[in-house]
Amino acid sequence: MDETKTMELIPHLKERGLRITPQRLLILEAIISQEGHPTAEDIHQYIPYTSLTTIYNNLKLFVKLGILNELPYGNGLSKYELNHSKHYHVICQECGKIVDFNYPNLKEVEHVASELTNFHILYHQFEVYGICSSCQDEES
Amino acid sequence: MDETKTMELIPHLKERGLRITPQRLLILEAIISQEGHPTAEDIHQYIPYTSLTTIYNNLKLFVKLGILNELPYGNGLSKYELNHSKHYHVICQECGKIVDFNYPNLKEVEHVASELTNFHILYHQFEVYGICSSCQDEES
DNA sequence: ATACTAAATTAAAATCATTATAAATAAAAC
DNA sequence: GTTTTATTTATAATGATTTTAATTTAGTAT
Repeated sequence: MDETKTMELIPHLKERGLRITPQRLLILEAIISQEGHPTAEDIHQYIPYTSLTTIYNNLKLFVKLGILNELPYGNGLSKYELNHSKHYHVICQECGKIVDFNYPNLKEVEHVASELTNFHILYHQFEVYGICSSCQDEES
Repeated sequence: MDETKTMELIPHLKERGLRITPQRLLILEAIISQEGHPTAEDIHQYIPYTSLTTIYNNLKLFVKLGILNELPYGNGLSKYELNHSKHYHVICQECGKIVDFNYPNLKEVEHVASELTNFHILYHQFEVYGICSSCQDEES
């Protein structure tokens, strides 16, 4: 099942003349099977025989290709997710956990921003910050 | 004029038993007079006789006190702004410049997020990414 | 199948923003 | 003015990420 998803991504790589290496497949599988928003280090723990350098190189590459999104929020380290359908994020202030939630697209705000600032708008991000339920429980 | 704003912030410090040091006043003045979203390094260029360590210490402190907001977007370094009235940000993909714009508060989304994720919500951020007008001009 | 070549991987060192440490200084209270 | 304790500072440490340069390998051509 996870392998299916990984295989779907291969054409994206081939289209751009990139080589299909075991490491690239492992990195994609790692992100898919963790189902969350892993850091480079998380991925490395999952596939320890692939060097951290390679993981960083390919994460950067996949972001540039549009396969992944980079989420630079939180404690000065990035998390990564598949660039699937639009959604937003809730981030826990305590533990840094990121949870997805759906909400109608806020592209109206993009139009206003464009008019007010003369930027050529590409996309937006929306993050809600709070305390997740497990961290709420831990408060005495 | 800038000094007036700085002076308004002094009671915030005194209330919490913090000392009014020349360095703290300089840091606040630097942020106010740059009128933008300076990095720690920007501030240090502006007041080079205050050590970078002190600047980092106080930025962190001011964020904890609620006087400043930290904006961790962009190329792995933080920018800072006065925590004034609510607004949103447009960020240039090319040069990293941040520009403010106003839009009605999106707190409706917070309610939805809370219901869907069981987080205790504290606040939200919204950023629009694009290309600023100067960077648009530079494209041939 | 085999050899070739450019692309990819890797270990090691470098970089950059930020934080910790510990000694020197100075703000505020007496 | 003296004292106390917070603050500043230089220095070193940290941790995530990037660079470098040598080795390996995917994909193509033979």
